[in-house]
Order: sequence, then C-alpha cells, then structure tokens
Amino acid sequence: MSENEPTRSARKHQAILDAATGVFLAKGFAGTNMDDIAKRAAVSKQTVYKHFADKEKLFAEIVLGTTDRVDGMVDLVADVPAEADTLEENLHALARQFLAALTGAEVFQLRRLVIANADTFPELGATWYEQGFERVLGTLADTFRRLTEKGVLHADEPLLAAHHFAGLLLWIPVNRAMFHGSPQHTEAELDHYATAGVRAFLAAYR
Amino acid sequence: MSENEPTRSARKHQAILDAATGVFLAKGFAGTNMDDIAKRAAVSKQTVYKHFADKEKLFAEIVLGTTDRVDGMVDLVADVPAEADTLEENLHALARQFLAALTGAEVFQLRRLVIANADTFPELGATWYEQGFERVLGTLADTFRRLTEKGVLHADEPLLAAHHFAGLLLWIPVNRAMFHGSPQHTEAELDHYATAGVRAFLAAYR
DNA sequence: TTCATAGTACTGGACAGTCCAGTTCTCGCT
DNA sequence: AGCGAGAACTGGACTGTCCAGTACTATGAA
Repeated sequence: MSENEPTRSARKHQAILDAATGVFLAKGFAGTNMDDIAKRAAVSKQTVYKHFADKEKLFAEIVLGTTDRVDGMVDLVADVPAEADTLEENLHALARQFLAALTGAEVFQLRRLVIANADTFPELGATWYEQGFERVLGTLADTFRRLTEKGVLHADEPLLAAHHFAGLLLWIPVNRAMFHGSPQHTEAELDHYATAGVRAFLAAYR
Repeated sequence: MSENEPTRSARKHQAILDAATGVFLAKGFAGTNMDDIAKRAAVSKQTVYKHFADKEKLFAEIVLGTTDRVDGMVDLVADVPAEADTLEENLHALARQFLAALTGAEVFQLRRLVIANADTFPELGATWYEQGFERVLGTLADTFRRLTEKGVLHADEPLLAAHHFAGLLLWIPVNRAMFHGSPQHTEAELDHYATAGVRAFLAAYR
C-alpha cells in the first residue's frame, strides 16, 4: 500500500474544511448555512455534524487553522541582514514581501471575518491576532533590536519601532481593503507605499 | 407655537434612531431584530415600519448619519499653527485629540460594524470611509501642504504624509480595538503613542 | 372626526441540528 | 483472495426556533 493515502474519513474532513472556508470567507458567519457547506463539500449534512460538533466549532477551527500560515512571514522578518550599507534595500525588499503576502485577497477577507465576529467570538479574535500578526511583529522587533545592537539602527523600543514600520507600510492598503469589497491595489501603488514607508522609517530610526 | 417643539412623529422617529443605533452597535446587523428596536424605542413595530421602509434602510440611515460628526475633527486638523518653533507641541496636541476622539468606544464599535457588513453593504462602507476618515486626512494633507509651503515641513506628497501620520499614531490602538472586544487603552499608553508617533513623523518630514 | 400609534396576532421563509432507513467503505480474519 | 461486521456515509424528511414584515383592532391625540 502507498504510504499516505488518506482515509475516506480524512478526505471528507478536508473537503468539509475547504468548502466551509470558502463559504465563510465569502458570506460571513451569519450568512453561511450548513446545508450550503455540505453541498459544496459534496457530503451529507450528517457527515458535517459527525466531524464538527456545531457551526461555531467549525468556524473556530477554520480561523485558528490559518495562524500557522504566518510561519513563513516570521522567517522572513527574522532574516534581515545586519549590514549598514544595504539596510535600505533590505528593508525595502522586506516591505515588498510584507505587502505582497498581506494584500492577497484571502488574508483581507479572513481579517474582515475575524473582526466582524469579534463580538461573538472574543477569544477567537484575540488569539488570531496574537498568533498571527503580533508574532510577526515580535520577531521583527527582535530583528530591530539586533540591528540596534550592531549600531545599524536606533530603536530604543524595538516593538514600538516594529509597529511603526507596519503602520507606515500597511495603514493605507489595509484600510482601503477593510471598507471596500476588493483590494484594488496596483503593483505600482504597492511599490510606492513600500518606498515611502521605508524612507520615513529610516529617517526616524537610523 | 414655539419655534421648534418636535412633533410627536419627529420624537418617535428620533427614538427609533437612538434605539436602533444602540442595538446595532451592540449586536451587529444580523444579530439585531426589529422587535428589540421597537421595544427599546418604546414604540410599536408598526411605527418602526412607518418611519423606515425596512431593516436595511434603517441601518444605512444610521451609519451615514454619523459621518457629520467628523466635522469637529476636520476643524481640528485644519487649525494647526504654522510656526516652526512650536510645531512639535502643536502636532502632539493634535495627536492627543485625534486619539481621544477615535478611541471613544462608540467610534470603534461603529467602525467594526461597518467593516463587518462591508460585503452586504459595499457602498455603505465606501461612503462611510470617504465621508469620514478620508475627509479628515484630506484636510490634514492641506495643512501639511501649507506647512510645507512655509518651509516648516517637507512633505512632497502631503496626502501620503497625512496617512503616515495617521498610521504611526493609530496602527496600534486601532488594531487592538478591532480584534479585542473592549478598547483597553490607558491614558499613559495613548500619550506614549502620541509622543513616539509625532517624534517619528517629524524625523521623517521636518 | 381623522390620523398616528399601540398591541398583538399572524404569515412565510430560513436555518441549526436531529433522526432514520438504506448504502458503501474499511479492515481484520480466515 | 474472499468474507463479514462495524463504522462511516447518503439523502431526505422533520422539529423547533427565530425573525422580517403584514394585518387588524382598539386607543389616544390634534
């Protein structure tokens, strides 16, 4: 037998998760009904309830299941070289990757989804934010601390500096995406945000 | 007759608006039902429907009705004195008032409400953002342009500078409030955000 | 009187979650 | 390989509940 052929149960489980993710992202928690999910997963409703106790559990599992996707970004911000003469272009590269990763439509939809239901699921919102964005910023703060120790940067409060970096970079596109349906950022705009944000950041912290 | 004694109808209208505002803010659009609103307004359900065609119209009217509250903030950002030697403290004062105005719990709740329903009411989200925050930032950009012309500041792109100012200042508290239920900012924290944000901004743009 | 309103019952539809009868898969055992 | 039992799955009907919006009668204000 092949070493990892998923069992039927595992396949169904995954199909339900995939379908539910799509529907929740598109229509929100309240706007989604379980029959839709079952139909999209090509699965009977009974099976959905066999795998997930109820709608809320399914929702929570999906949202929290996305937090491990930020691992890549954590690696990204941890790997900024500490050389003074290439600092600007290194930060610019980081900024571009940051923007590229976050402006993927799915990330914004998920962000909206979590914010929208922060009342109903308070812990979910807090956890998602902590496991996600704050982890990245914490790592970025470590990087800034390292750069500061090497004398390349001057960040007395590295975590605050990391937030400033993020704020300079993300304030515009994030707000735009939160209030309008689709992202609508051209590559040129993103590049401009990155350039201007990095320039302002370096003026403040170099 | 007295010049402005509201008619009974006008009183009911206002009572419905007030009640609906409270319920929508507390429980969101989907979580709110019309019976609750009627009860809270001490009005019959029929009367609610006499004044507002349906739930969506009521919701839209409430959300859009709040945009004129930003007029005060527009005045605020238009009135920054253009003297170089007091620039830092002037901006700091502006930053504090900005933070104070935005971290009022109601503003954040409203923001969450709009974001949460940006899918269902796409135009509403766009309009609210444009009439609200973008108007303030546009005015702030004008101020920065004026300061730049006087040589007090160097902002080649005043609107971008205004966004940077906002991002430096608001990124932390806004995100915290979006994902957690309650704001939870101490005065000391807000002051620290203002000081650090203004310092970074001036380093970049003076 | 006349109009807005209160109070309340009602309609129609949506939807979470359950139940059940019959089918298909899985896997250990021979 | 072939068998058989138990687990998982299907499809659809069903329950109970919630809720937007309507209908209707009675009441109080102008």
